[in-house]
Amino acid sequence: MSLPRNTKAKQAVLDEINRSTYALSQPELFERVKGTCDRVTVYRILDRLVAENKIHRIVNVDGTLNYAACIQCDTHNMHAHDHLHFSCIECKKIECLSEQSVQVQLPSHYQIKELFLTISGICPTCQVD
Amino acid sequence: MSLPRNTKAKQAVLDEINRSTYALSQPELFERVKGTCDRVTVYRILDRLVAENKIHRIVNVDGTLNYAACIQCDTHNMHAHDHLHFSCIECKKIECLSEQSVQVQLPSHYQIKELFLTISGICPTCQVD
DNA sequence: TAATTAATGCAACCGAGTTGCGTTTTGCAA
DNA sequence: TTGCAAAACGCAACTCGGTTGCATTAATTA
Repeated sequence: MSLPRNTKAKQAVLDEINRSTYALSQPELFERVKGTCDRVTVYRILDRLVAENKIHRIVNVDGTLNYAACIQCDTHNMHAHDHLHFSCIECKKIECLSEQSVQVQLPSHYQIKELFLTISGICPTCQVD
Repeated sequence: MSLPRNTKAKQAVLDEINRSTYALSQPELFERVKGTCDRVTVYRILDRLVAENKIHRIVNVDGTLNYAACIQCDTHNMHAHDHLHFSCIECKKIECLSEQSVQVQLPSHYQIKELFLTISGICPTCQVD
């Protein structure tokens, strides 16, 4: 069992994710921590942070991976991933709608591991009226 | 306005999608229609079929794009995409759970365009007992 | 059957993510 | 405080899904 270490690069990435109000992709994150480390390192840091349950990974509707802070995870002592995500087709930002939990019931013999619930549309900020 | 044409390659791709019980990726489809056309053509055919509402595109939980037949779309005269998808972590297959529709209500000022609802886990076929 | 243009093949390209390996750095323990 | 094992890193090269440009082929329809 390998115990995780803290590095400035890892902290920088985590800070950016926690600071952001929406989920960030690896390219966006690399841009924001540029100079701190190599792009490959960002990938490896993200994998580790996900494994350590410090952040969670969201698949956007276009297939790109994004990373967001775990808001409820600390309090619940586990990952709470039964909430909706909203993906704006204008600004491309994806955010967690933590309040909205969804009830699903599957036919028998389906064993649920994780939920991926994303709604695409236009977010309040991008609404033109 | 360009009117679509029917080609053997297009028909071959559509046949494979309709024949399958689960959603297929471009690489899988290209493998199945191998010899019929180039791999780039498969991409273009898939784009066209989606645009013509003959198939629909599903983002898998790993970010890969998959294509499935539109089961309810003909009868409803439009795309019915408010149903769940199930993605098996064992066999990697993704299927539509057409019966299960989901009710979601967002905070105001969010304009919904499309729903992406996928559950990952183990499908009945892959259950070991 | 000829003309229009949608569809194709091919080659080159792009971008996200991965791998291998030698080097640096962290954290614990002597 | 220093030494050491291994976690973390940098760099280069690679993989793979998907895209683009352009010249050629083939489906429609008149």
